[in-house]
Amino acid sequence: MADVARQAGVSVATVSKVVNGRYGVAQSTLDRVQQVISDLGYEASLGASSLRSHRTNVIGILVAEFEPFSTELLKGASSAIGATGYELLAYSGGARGAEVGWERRYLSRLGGTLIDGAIIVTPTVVDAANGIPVVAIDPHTGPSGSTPTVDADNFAGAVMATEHLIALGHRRIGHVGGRPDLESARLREAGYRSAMAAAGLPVDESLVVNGGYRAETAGQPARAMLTGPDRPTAVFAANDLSAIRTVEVAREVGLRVPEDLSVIGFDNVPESALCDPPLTTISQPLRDIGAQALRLLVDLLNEREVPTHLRLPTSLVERGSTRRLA
Amino acid sequence: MADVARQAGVSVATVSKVVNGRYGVAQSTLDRVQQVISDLGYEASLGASSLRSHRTNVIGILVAEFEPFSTELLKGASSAIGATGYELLAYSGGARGAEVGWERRYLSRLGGTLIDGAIIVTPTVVDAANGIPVVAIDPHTGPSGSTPTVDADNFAGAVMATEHLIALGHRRIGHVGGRPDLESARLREAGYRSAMAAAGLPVDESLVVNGGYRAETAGQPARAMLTGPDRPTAVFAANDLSAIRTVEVAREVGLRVPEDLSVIGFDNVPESALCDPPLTTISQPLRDIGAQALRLLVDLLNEREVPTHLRLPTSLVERGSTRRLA
DNA sequence: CTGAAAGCGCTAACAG
DNA sequence: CTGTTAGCGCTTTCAG
Repeated sequence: MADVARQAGVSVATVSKVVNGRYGVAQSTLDRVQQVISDLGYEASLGASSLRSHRTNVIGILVAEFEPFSTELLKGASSAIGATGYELLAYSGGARGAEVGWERRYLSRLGGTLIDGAIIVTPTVVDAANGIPVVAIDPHTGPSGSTPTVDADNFAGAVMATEHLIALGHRRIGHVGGRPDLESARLREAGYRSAMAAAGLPVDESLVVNGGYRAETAGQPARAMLTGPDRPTAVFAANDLSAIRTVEVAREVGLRVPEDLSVIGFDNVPESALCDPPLTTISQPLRDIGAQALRLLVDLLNEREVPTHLRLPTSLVERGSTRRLA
Repeated sequence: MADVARQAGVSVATVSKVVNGRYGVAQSTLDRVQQVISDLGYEASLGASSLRSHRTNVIGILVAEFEPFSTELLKGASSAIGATGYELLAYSGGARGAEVGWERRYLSRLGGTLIDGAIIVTPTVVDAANGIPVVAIDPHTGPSGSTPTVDADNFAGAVMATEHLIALGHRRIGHVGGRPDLESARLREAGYRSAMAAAGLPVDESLVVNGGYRAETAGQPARAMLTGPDRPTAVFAANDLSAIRTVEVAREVGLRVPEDLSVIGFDNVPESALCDPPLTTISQPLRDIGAQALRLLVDLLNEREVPTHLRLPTSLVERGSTRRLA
């Protein structure tokens, strides 16, 4: 900025006014400074300007990791940013995202200055006590407190998944659950149990295992379930990643999918359509969720009233991993 | 930080030393300060610290927009960040990403302070004259100058796509091109022409149109081609988005895909498998590209020697949108 | 209308 | 070992 000021023969203060479109600059000065700015390709440093002004027009999206789930949300938010005038800054702390409370750390790291507001994706805790407006997507504790929340209807989706398997004639239906400390996983298991009960089917507790939502953690429990004395004919996995892993395990133990075992997932991440066979799953409108969260946050930043909780519907996507019980 | 200092009974300078692990702090002081830090949940502001120290351990990924292409790269970079100790900051300027030279602006906005190095995705220009180390992915001008570049073999991929159609018996093969100002689009068209020539097939220039790489811009030219006097039996589209749009247009004008028209895309973004029919396409190893770019940048930051250009292979993915000419 | 000066939160000499 | 001081690049009073 000093360079610009020198070359335009003005002070940095004046350059700052031009850059920020403040009133009180003569037209001739304005033109001259703007010319120099474009000649030099000058752009204000986000770090420095935010430090002083506490307004950046940047919205942060804080994620533990860039994986299929969070990047779908990102696409949705990006498409909704349109003419809002905000820019998007997605942040992931690499290996540190594994630690509990990462969202609070990222928030204080970026929040004081760099970003005006934040969307936090599947945070473990949501204590709104951070200076800036925050919207949570699918928080682990469920919607609570004063932080607006966007999520999908996990319970209804799980009911839908289980009913689909039941409608195909399955009776022995297993469940590869998610992380039990997460609200979404609890709701999905509850939906499974509710649908089973509604159909008058008993739940064999040896067929309900903890898959931890990840491919690495789902393999062992899935194997145990599928090699047990009385294996299920169908499995509802709590998310697509563990469903895909379950299909792999089934194959490893000599079961064909869907001939010998039907598998249904949850989320409908793009990867679920790419595997073999393509996965039947429950679709969460991830892009919509991202877009809605962004709109909510923008409203919040404009000090408009916003709903405290948005719950979007899920739907069944039938592909090749489920079939009627022979 | 002032709060921490006060509560621990030390100066902010000492707190800074503790936070940054500098030598010269008594163990007792260190313990006390660290206790207060974790009590208060303090985390240094990225903006402020970077302003002063010019070292942040943050790598920036600069994209025009978060869409399927760039988010795949993001997943790759995220998976490669592992134990490097760096964090990832992906930046997109919303609507401003459409302007030419966006990458230079983002770079000066973030580069001076916030990020130690940057990966720029499909930049329009690559003038390495920005303070920080930069790696380019698929730059519009092709690899050039001193900026290390990672891309896929666009020419070979286009040859492969065209040969696939030829092998299926097609003779009248159209090409929905990308943006002619982009190197990748030029190479893909060149590959198409080369494969046609090698097979002794003439190129009907009315069958080579400019689709601009986007769904919105590809529709009209695709329609013109398909409703012309002597329509092609197969189309090679320069990327998946325009291929998908071409399939839609075909359907609108009464052509069935693949029965009446074969369509092949390029990129293999996840969306290409999700459409109906699933798209046959040329796969770019997008995640690999992202991961390699990150490794290159880390090497650069560690002042190691790096190759100036990494070209990754493409491959054919056969799905449902192409078939043998009846 | 313009510029001098103060200060955002932090780090880096340096002095004690 | 610890605190004082200066200043990163910018914005913001406020006086000229």
